[in-house]
This record gives sequence, structure tokens and C-alpha cells, in this order.
Amino acid sequence: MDSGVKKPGVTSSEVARRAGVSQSAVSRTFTPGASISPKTREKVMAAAQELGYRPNAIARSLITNRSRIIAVVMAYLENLFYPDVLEELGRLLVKENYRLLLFTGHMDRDSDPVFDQVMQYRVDGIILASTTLSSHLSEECATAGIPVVLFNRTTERDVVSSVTTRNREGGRRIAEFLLAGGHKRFGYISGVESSSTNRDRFAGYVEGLAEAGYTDIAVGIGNYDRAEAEAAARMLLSRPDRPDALFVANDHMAVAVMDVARYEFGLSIPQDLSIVGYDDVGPARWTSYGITSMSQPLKRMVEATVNILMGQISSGEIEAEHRILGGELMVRTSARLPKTGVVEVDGRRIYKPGKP
Amino acid sequence: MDSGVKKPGVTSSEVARRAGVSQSAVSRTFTPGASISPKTREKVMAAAQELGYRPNAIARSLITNRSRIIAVVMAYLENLFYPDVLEELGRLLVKENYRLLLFTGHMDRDSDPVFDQVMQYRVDGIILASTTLSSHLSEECATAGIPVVLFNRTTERDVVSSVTTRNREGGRRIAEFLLAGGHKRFGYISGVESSSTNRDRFAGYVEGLAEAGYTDIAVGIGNYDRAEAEAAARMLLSRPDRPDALFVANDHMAVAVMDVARYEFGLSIPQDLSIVGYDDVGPARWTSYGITSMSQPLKRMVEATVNILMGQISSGEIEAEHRILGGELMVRTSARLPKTGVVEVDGRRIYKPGKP
DNA sequence: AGCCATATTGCATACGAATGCAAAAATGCT
DNA sequence: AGCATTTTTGCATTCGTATGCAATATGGCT
Repeated sequence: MDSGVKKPGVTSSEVARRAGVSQSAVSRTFTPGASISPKTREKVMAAAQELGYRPNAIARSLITNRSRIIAVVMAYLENLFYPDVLEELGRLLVKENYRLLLFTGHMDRDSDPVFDQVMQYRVDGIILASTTLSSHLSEECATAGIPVVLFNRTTERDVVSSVTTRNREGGRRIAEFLLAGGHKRFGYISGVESSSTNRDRFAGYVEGLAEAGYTDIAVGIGNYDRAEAEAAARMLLSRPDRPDALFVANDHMAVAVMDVARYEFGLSIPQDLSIVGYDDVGPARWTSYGITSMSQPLKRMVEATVNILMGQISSGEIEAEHRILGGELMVRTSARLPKTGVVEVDGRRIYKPGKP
Repeated sequence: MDSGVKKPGVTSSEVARRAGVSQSAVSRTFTPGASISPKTREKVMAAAQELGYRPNAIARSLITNRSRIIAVVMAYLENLFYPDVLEELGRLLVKENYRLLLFTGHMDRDSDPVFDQVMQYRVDGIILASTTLSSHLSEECATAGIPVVLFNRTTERDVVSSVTTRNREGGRRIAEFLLAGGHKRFGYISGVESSSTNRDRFAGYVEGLAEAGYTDIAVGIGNYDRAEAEAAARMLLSRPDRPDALFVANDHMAVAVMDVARYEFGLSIPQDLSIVGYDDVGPARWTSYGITSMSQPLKRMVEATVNILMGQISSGEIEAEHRILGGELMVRTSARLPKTGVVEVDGRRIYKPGKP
């Protein structure tokens, strides 16, 4: 039982005095693996308990040169994929005894404010989970010797670590799926055009369709934004040669597109129009939408991210590392089914071409 | 233009040496309002630029006894309301030159780990945005002299500040709305039963219905969780005297309930069943759902929260303060309309009884 | 008991920036 | 110019903890 008042200003010296030992002894008591006898440790613990002492992480950071803080930069949380990531990150980082300093908001131009903060707090690592961030920031940090991991994103010059999924393969898989479903007129609603994720998904899609002889793809720009995706959908669906298959660059937009198709254009899904998304995020699974979507293995992605970071922090070696994971095409009700290739695994329907 | 490499270990003394001044001068240059001549400031700035110096926030915190960090505790981010809050919090805190340390995950029992972290990092304030947190934590912090604000939640003993909305009135308003819509059999799907938010919303609902003579309310327990809400919905909708009006304690659950009603029970909404939610969160506005929902003024709530915190931090006075804001019943398509009372304001439909 | 190896302990210092105080410089005024 | 006043500067100390080093205590072994 801890008694007494918990004044915030209890210091190790006070505890030391109370326990009749030196300040060093107190420090060692709270430093795992330090040389301290069980007897003194106990005395110290007792005194600490009585006074409500907790080591001051700030002071500790100052001398160890380790803040045990990881900065997480996430431009927007509207897309549920990112809150999910955040939650999982929190879980794993806590397990590693790290804290999570969150930066949100669109830091469009040069992301200097964030960079400043990051530098000022001497964070031990940075996770950039945002498709829209300037690649400037990441390189600056890398230069400054701070481990950085790009989450769900890469840069051309691979000087900084990243965790991604096989977006290109994903786009291609979607193309195959839609082709197998007998679709004829293909459309695409993009994310932010310059983002690596968007480029790769689109490239795979184009590739896959091209191999089947389809080279004319109707493209709308969604910028990962609901409203823009809706506008793009309106544009695409108003065309005389309206697509009968639409790949939307992520589920966040796909949901919005689906509402437009159904309620503004009166289309039946998937009879009149098939929609495929990406991420396999919460709302995609909701019955009203049931979006067929390429999944991204969120937990494994987060795990890899934390893993890379911890490795770089403990080794001091900042060598760019790239983890590329795979996903599955989760088959639901938003797209016509191909005759073969849809299999059931653990109660989930997945598209695995070649396995009838 | 900043040149050169940005080594993380640039200290004020190094800058001082380079600029040919004392370390104090450097410190003063970066301390707003400190006594420093324009000339030296310039010299210092130049040197700082060259070396890529940024003041070490950790060291600064140690001596100023201010970390400029606010801890935000949020149990779960699955409900989009909270990511939205988080984003807005990030925005405002940055504006006040504060950082946001995020704690997520269910810290069910005694929330000691969080408390420990919070204390160790000497955060300047804490925002508890989570209906399910033990009230223990908040009081411990208050005792320790750290400003705490409960967000969207209160405790019985009002020793700690809070920002909430008039949940009771909200519940009552919903009752009135449903009554005016001619409903006869009322149901409720609760949040976490012990949460103040849930209790108040339910109390208002019960009150409103009771005044019209309806005292028999079918109640299911949702615990703010999708799966549990679905189960509760199944239970309620299977009853022989199936409700024709359902108030679900928040939109996050209401969306799930709606899918169950429509796709598992084949009910038409709102013809067979009216559903009203709470929060007016993103998905509630999506066309597929169009949930009629009591809004919570998120921005103003966050503003009030930050405001209280800043006040307490700068004054040093930790006096519990309670801000209670109001919301509106946003009328959409998930519930039958009453004959009168629905008005249009700024393109939004709102229920304002008495204004036909 | 006596000796050596090992485990604990305390001392003193360092981390990087802020600040009270007194010295030095700049300014104003006659 | 000479003096008083104000501004600027540097010195030295402080914040709370970690840690190398030397001193001391403990334990094992013969």
C-alpha cells in the first residue's frame, strides 16, 4: 500500500536521504541490471513508496541521451486505417517501453515545424505514416541520425527504411479478379497521385488489364479524400461509356464512391457496377458496403515497423531496410464474382486465382 | 539557407563558442522575452544556423519544470469520434506550442502503467478522453497536482474538470422526437453502463418517455462495442413485441445495429424501425446510413478542453471546472419524421420542437 | 583465521539549458 | 565630459538522474 501524498517533486536524493543511502543507490535501484544489493534495494523501494517517488524520465533522458519517445507523424485520421495503425502502434511501443508522441495535421509544404519538434525532443525514432508527407522530412531526419521508418509509403531514393505491401501485385490481382469477373469497361479512382502507394497500385492494375488487351482506363482523381472521390465518381459514372468495374485506391474512398453510385446514380452493386477497394478497413466489412478489397496486414506491418525501429535504435546502425508484406483480396459483395478462384479460408472469402 | 550537416548533438555551448559569446547569450536568444541585444542575437542565430542547432527540449524541461507535453489517454480509436477528437486536439495543442503524448489501449483495472508514465514524463496536463477509464487515475493525477480534464465524461465527485455535453437533455430530445414521430414501442441499446455519458443519455430518454406515459423500455447492452451492440440488437429485434424505435447510445454502435436490422431482420428503415444515434460522427452522415443523431460539438468541446488546461497550467490553480455544451438533433433518414419541428439550418435538418 | 575475488557503495561529475546576480557596456541627461 | 540609469553580458549554479572510479564490504576457500 502506498500511503501519503504524491507530490510531483520527489527526487532521488530525497528518497536517498530517507532510506539512508546515497543518491546513486536510488538510481541503481531503478536501473534494471545495475549493481545493487537486495537489502538496499528494499530500503530504497520502501522509501520510494512512502514518498511516492518515480524517476524523472526527463532528467534520465538528458543523461542517457535516450528519450524513449517515438514520434508518429500521421497527416489525417479520417481514414480509419490510420487510427487502427495508431492503436496497434501504441500497443507495441508500450510493450517496448516507448512512448508515442503524435503529430497530426497536414504539414504540406516543408514540414519544418514537425521536424523542429522532433529534433527538439530528441525522439529516438520516427514513424512517418502518411502517404502525403514531403519526402524532405524523412531525409532530414535520416541525416540527423534519427531512425526513420516510412509506413505504407516509400520514396524513390531508398535511403530511408520503409514498410509497405506489394501494392503493385495488389493492383494486378484486382485487375485479374475483375477480368475474371467478365468486366469490360474499367475505371480507377486514384489517391494522391504522387504517392508511391497510389502509383504502384495503379501500375499493377494497368499492367494486369493491359495483358488482357484493355488499355483504355477511365481515371478520376480522388486524392484519398471522400469529397474528391465522390466528385471523381460522379464524373466517371456520368460518362456515356460508364465503367462496369471500378478500382478505388483505398476503402476510405471506395465507401464514398459506393454511396454515390447507389444513391445518386441508382446503380445496383455489383450488377451494374463492381467496386474494389484497398486496405480492408473496418467500414469495408460493414454489411451495407461489403467492399471487396485488397487487405493490408496491419498488425504485421506495425510489427515490422516497430521491429526495424528497435533494431536501429539498439544497434545504432541506421541502414535502410525495406519490409514488403503481402495481402489478400478479400471477396465480399461489392464486385461480381469470377467463376473460379474464390476460396474460403478461416471463414473469409479470398481470391486465389489458379485454385478453383 | 541552412548549410552543413545536422548533427543531433549540437549544444548551446558549441553555438556560443562559435558565435564568440557565452552560453547564456545563446539561451537568451532562444528564450522569448529574454534580455538580449539585437547584435548578439544575430551572431547567435547565424552560428546556430550553421551548426544546425535546436534547443534541447529535454534539458529545457528539466530546469523550467515544464515539459510542454500533454498526455492524451484514449482507450479505443475504433469509434471515429475519437480520432476526430485527436486530430482537433493535435491542431490546437500545436498552436499552443504543446506536444501530444498519446496513450491508447484498454487500461482496464487500475490504470497504473499509464499513471506511471504520465508522472515520469512530468507532463503538464492530462486529457482523459475515454468513457471507460477508471476514475482512479484522474483523482491520482489531480492529487499529484497535474491538471486533468475529463473529455466527454464526468465523475460523481466533481473534483476534476470535465467537458461534456448535455447528455440528459439529448436523451430527452430524442425521446420527444421519437414520440412526435408516433412511435409506440421503445428500445435502448446502451453503452458501458457505468459510464456517465451512458447513464445521462438513458436517464433523459427514460424521463422523456415516462412523461408521455411510456415506462416500458426494452434495453440491450452494447458497451460501446460493435459486436456487442449487434448481439443486443438481435436480442431486441427478436422479441415478439419488437420495438419500432431504437435509441442507440452512440453512432458507432448505431451503424452496426442498422446493418443487423436491415440485413439480418429484413427491416425497412425507417418504415419498420426508427434508429437514432448519438455523436453525429462521420459514418452516420454517409448516405447508406443517414443516421438521425444528436450531435456533439466536437470542435467546441476540444477548444474548451484545451482552454481549461491552458488556464490551469498558466495559473497554477487547479480548480475543477465543468464546461457543458449543447448539441442538436441532426435529422436524417434513419427515423420517421414527426409532423412538425424539423427545421432547416445552414442546409442541415435539425429537430427543434416548438418551431414548426 | 587469513587471503583473494567479487559484489556493493558513495563520491564526484556530466548531461544541456535557464536564471539570479554582479560586472560591464551602452545610453541618456545635464 | 561626467555622472546616473538602463540594458546587456558572463559567471556560476541549478534542475534530477546516471555512471566511472575508487573505496569498502561481502563471501568463498583453504
